[in-house]
Amino acid sequence: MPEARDRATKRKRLKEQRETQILDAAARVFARKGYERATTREIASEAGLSEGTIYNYFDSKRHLLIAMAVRLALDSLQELDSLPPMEDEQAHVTALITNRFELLLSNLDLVRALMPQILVDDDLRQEYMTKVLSPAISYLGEYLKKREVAGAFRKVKADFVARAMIGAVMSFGFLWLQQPSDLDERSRDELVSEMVGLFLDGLRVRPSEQKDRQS
Amino acid sequence: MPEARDRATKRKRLKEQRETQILDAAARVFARKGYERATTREIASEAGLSEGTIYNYFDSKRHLLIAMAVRLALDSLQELDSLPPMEDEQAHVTALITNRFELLLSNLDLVRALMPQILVDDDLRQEYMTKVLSPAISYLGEYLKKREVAGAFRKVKADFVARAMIGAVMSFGFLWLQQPSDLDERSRDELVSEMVGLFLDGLRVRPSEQKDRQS
Amino acid sequence: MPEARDRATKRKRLKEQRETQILDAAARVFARKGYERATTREIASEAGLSEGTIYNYFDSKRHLLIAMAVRLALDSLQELDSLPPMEDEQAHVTALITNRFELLLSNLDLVRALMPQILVDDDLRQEYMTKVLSPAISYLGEYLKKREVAGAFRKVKADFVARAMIGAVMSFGFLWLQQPSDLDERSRDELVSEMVGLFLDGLRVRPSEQKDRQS
Amino acid sequence: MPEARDRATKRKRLKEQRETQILDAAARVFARKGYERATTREIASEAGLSEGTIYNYFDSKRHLLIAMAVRLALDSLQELDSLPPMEDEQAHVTALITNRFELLLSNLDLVRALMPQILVDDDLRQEYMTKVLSPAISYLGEYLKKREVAGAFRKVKADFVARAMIGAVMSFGFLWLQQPSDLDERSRDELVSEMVGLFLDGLRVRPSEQKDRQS
DNA sequence: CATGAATGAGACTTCATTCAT
DNA sequence: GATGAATGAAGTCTCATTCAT
Repeated sequence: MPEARDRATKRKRLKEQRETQILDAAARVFARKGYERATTREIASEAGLSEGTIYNYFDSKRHLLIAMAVRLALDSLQELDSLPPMEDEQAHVTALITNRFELLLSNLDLVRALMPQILVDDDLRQEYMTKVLSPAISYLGEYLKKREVAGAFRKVKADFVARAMIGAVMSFGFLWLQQPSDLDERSRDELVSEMVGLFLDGLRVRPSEQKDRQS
Repeated sequence: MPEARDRATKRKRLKEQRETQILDAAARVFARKGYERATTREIASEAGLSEGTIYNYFDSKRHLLIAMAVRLALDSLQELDSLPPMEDEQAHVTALITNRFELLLSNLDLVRALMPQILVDDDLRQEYMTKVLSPAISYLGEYLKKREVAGAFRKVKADFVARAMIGAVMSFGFLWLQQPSDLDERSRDELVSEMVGLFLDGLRVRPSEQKDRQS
Repeated sequence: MPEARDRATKRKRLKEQRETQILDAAARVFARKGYERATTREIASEAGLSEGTIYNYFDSKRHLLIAMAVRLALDSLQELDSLPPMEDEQAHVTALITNRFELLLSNLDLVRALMPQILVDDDLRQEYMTKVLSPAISYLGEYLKKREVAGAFRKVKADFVARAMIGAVMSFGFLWLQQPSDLDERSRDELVSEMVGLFLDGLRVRPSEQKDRQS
Repeated sequence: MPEARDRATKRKRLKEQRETQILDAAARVFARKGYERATTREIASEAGLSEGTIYNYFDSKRHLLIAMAVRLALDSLQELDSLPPMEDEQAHVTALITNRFELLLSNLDLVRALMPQILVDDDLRQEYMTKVLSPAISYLGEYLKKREVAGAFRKVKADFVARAMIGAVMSFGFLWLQQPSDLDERSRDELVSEMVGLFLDGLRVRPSEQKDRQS
């Protein structure tokens, strides 16, 4: 019965398409209005569907948000494996930060929709912490420890420092949330390299460099 | 008529007391439920007053939030002048970070009440940006530039780096928001010194230190 | 064209079968949830069909209920003719009551589905009154009058008494509606004979019997 | 502080008055439309209040119904003690039936509102059974047993017969539900006496009477 | 000044019904 | 004939705000 299978496949595809359509619309409206002040009516109209249809695909307004958290979690875990070798700290950290910035920028609507509610909704925060934030912190913490053992990095409290680094990166997201990315390619690179410099070498002028200057 | 003045003073004091009473209650309820899901009824009951009374002191529920932003702004500007001399970078940055942490921890309810709504409410965010965040970034940026000129710090994009540092510090606030301060005095000091180390010296082992190690 | 007729017959049978299938499912769901809280979706799933299909056989959800009333009406009129001779009042009334109890018990789902809505839906009640209740009352009223004329029964307001008797019988249905028939064969017989005794002889001890007792 | 007490009393009275006002309106609307098809909007308008106000006094639409059940339960228990002596069976049973008829007629809206939903709502039915129906059946059953022991009534299954009698009486309520009480005082008396006759003496002509007739 | 009863707009969600496939 | 996705009207309930007492 290839026909039957065809129909089933088609139906499934249609379903996924609708879900995406609704989720995209919801992300935009949530991003504009915030979760609470967004109305299902506006989401429906943004999606070009009727309100009832939304409820054929999602159980409740809140489930729209949860689905977004899942989406973001999936996106956040990709590509962490195809990074430059960790022996080259400069390249590795640069890639890491770039990758996080890209995650942020390419999911800006999603993040803007999610973030405020994460601060308020316990379950949602749980989801975000375990699926998005904790993995990132873990990865970075492990990396710090390995490079320390290899003698490349100083001895630090890896979890504190990892959190601080991620917080620093994400705080730019906080800024972008409000001024939609007036950041061109070039200045983003500058930003990344500045951050890498900060994290790897700190602010203080090194004694050797000091000598160079003084001479 | 000293009597009249007394009465006026008394009245004013009473008014301020009521406002504080209401604002404290509101901060707690907003912190628990989030702005949208908090009800004026619950705030009134938390304050031990009736709903009507709230409206004798504040124009609307939203004005409660705005008043909180003002409160936080006032707090945030205090004591930035009584810092250790900037020539001692270690001490100065340590004091800076400690000061921000303390601001965060002593206003946790306020921050928790405010933060989600700042991401969503444009006016409120404006207020927060100009009164709280920008001053901090400006101060830090200026400091970085001065120390660079003095030859103590490397040449960096001061505004980028300032933002990153503040983001790093505040990201711990984000954590504390959900696990009310299980952070004892001692580990907070550790945290601060770890951050200072990160910002001043970076992660990379310095050549001189490397030699020490190798020997 | 016998073929054509065959096909037509077959089609008709299929149609009736589908209608029964749907009506049975609807009766069960209505019995469980009540008419208003039953959904066409649940009825469809209970019938193993899709929602759309229901509307190929019935005009609306409400028509399902009407069809049930018709079914009940048809059932209720059967067998009233094959009763024992009315000269034997004991046997006749026993048969009458037994017959009503059986109607009730064998249509319990139907009755449970119908009854609440009959109290609320005017058209439906009309249907029920004219097709089910009134015939029963009429029959019983006629019977009472005939036996009165024959000198077997006292002179009573036949319509009042008929209603009361039917109400008494049906009130047990009301009980069974909620405790699905924990009534075994034996106690049902007892119940019937108790009712017959009540209606024929009343509660009061007869003077003759009194004498028997006293002696 | 008599003033304060006054105000509290006044407020309480106002509250009770509002509750009655709302409950009366709800009873009428439920009686007209049935519970499910009645809307809170219509109830509010019938009560001359806004929808919101209803929810200041009752938690939900369903709680309106529950409050009605409570009202009916309270009414139903009154006056059962001030009946004629049970030695005079004729008078006692007459008073009993009259009392039930009056309960029915004076709460017709309430009953009409409640009855359909009782068949459908499990909790509500529980309430009705324990608070209204069971006490009545118990009382009547006890009475039958006592009179049997006293030699006035035949030996019957008291619970069966009690239920049947109550069912018979209530079935008239069922009729009245739809044709609002076209029953004048006089025919109600007739009805009662007919019922009393049926229950006490049954239908069958008594041998002694038969003789009278024949003679 | 404080109170809290009343308001009414508006939100989320359900579900009978239709119709293209 | 069967399907089930889409519809959209309608309903219950919440809550910030007002105002008479």
